[in-house]
Amino acid sequence: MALRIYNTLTGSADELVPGGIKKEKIGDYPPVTIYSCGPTVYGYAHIGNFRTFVFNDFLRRYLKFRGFRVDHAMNITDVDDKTIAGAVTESISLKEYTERYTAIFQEDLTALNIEPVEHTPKATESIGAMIEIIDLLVKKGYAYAMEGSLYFPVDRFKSYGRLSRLNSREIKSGLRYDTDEYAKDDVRDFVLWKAPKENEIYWDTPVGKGRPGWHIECSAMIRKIFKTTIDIHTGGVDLIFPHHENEIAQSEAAYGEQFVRHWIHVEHLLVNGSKMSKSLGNFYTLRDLLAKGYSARSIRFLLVSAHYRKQFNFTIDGISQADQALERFDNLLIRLKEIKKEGAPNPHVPNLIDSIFADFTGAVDDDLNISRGMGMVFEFIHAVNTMINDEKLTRMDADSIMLALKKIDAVLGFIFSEGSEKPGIDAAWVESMIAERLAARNSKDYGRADAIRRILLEKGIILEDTREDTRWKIRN
RNA sequence: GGCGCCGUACCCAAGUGGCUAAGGGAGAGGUCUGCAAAACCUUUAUGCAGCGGUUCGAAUCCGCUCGGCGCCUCCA
Repeated sequence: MALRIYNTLTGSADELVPGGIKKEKIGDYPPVTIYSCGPTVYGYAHIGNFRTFVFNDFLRRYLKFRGFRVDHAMNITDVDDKTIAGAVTESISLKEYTERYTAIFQEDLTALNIEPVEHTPKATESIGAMIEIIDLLVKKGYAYAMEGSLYFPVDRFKSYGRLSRLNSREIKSGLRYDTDEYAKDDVRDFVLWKAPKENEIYWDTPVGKGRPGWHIECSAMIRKIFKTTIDIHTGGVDLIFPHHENEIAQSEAAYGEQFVRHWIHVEHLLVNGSKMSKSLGNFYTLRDLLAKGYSARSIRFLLVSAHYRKQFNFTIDGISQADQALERFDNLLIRLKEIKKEGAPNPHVPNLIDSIFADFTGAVDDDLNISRGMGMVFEFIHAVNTMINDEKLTRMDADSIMLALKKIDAVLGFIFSEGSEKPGIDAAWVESMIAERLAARNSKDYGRADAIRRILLEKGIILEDTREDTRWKIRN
């Protein structure tokens, strides 16, 4: 079975064929080249932004799970109107400003268990690559100057609008564009290189003094890193037009070859039924939520679990539900670790493991249907729990199930939580309390036993008695 | 105004032509247990926004209606 993913360019779920030439085995393919539109580092990214970044991470992890190699780039936009304005507001240099928010962004990615990608180019460090493409566009007649800026003439690029399916840009009713107000020949034309403004950062280059237009950055970086047609380009749906449309126009006009084979767009995160965005002010940052006591792990679970092509309404209640669901994993892992039974492995376990891999892969191969895939994982958990109840698992079985879960978690990234030992809790003290409680129970002093349970609960520690002994865990 | 998406149980969410409509959360009953928890078992949509139509057969295809959202402008 092949991995199929919806391609915005073709409007259908296309098989992923890295390099564009079909091979017999996945291992024969060249690395999948992926470019993801990264953040503009002004202020804190919100979790709507992180939905896309978590998706990118899930995608690359799944590709690796399926045996592909990946070569993935994500840019950092560190010069544009917003970053310039932000630096002015905070009265610091642009570099200082963008470095601050880039560092914060990286911390958030780490908190969400997002893997580092192979390349993270910054706009300000890629000016040379931008000049190269702009120069080519000028030479080929795909650029015109006006008031010191360079623009791309959209009408010269015949397939413009193919990605967004906006053949001739429709004008919103009741809103008329006065073309005289635009310093361009056509309202659709976009800027490649912006003329310097008073007191603003600029670069003195062969194509003139100024700074990059928004779209040129991605085209230039893709060329610089990957040299030729890339396999996958990802981003939020709001980038389809005009950003990605313009990237295609520039790159294909300049280099005369296909820019990207497979366009993947992630739908919006909604809050109270409307798009979460900075301009609307209806957003949560990761830090807001962590400060309220929700875990990054639960947020990752929530963001991963929603299918990427569906708008997803973000709610606090949703995080709580995710929290509860994660406890099923935690409890299963605790139970698996406790299995001590020696002896030959249960012959049914390998079949069970084979089928979870087959079911999971079958589901996710279908346009990354992770919701169904996770349903399969929960069914697996259920089956394993039942076998534990019936004492049908040996130590070896438990280890092989644990290994299978680790492989699946290489994709999901939330089953095994790191740092389960929370700081501020003295394990030895907990153990001594448990011992005291055991003594109280043995002498049938249940009042004392229950008091100890309450004392620990106040510290967020939950006691659970099993047949052999008492285990403890930290309340989420 | 143009283009597109969505409406499945108390909540979240798969399923897009054919056995009894996945899965998670929450609730109820049960097993186990000094208590509690965990886990397991049972249970909660003759029903898939509404109305028509196509079909032997539709949540799934077509039409209309209602409701919600997105893009067309910086935006993940």
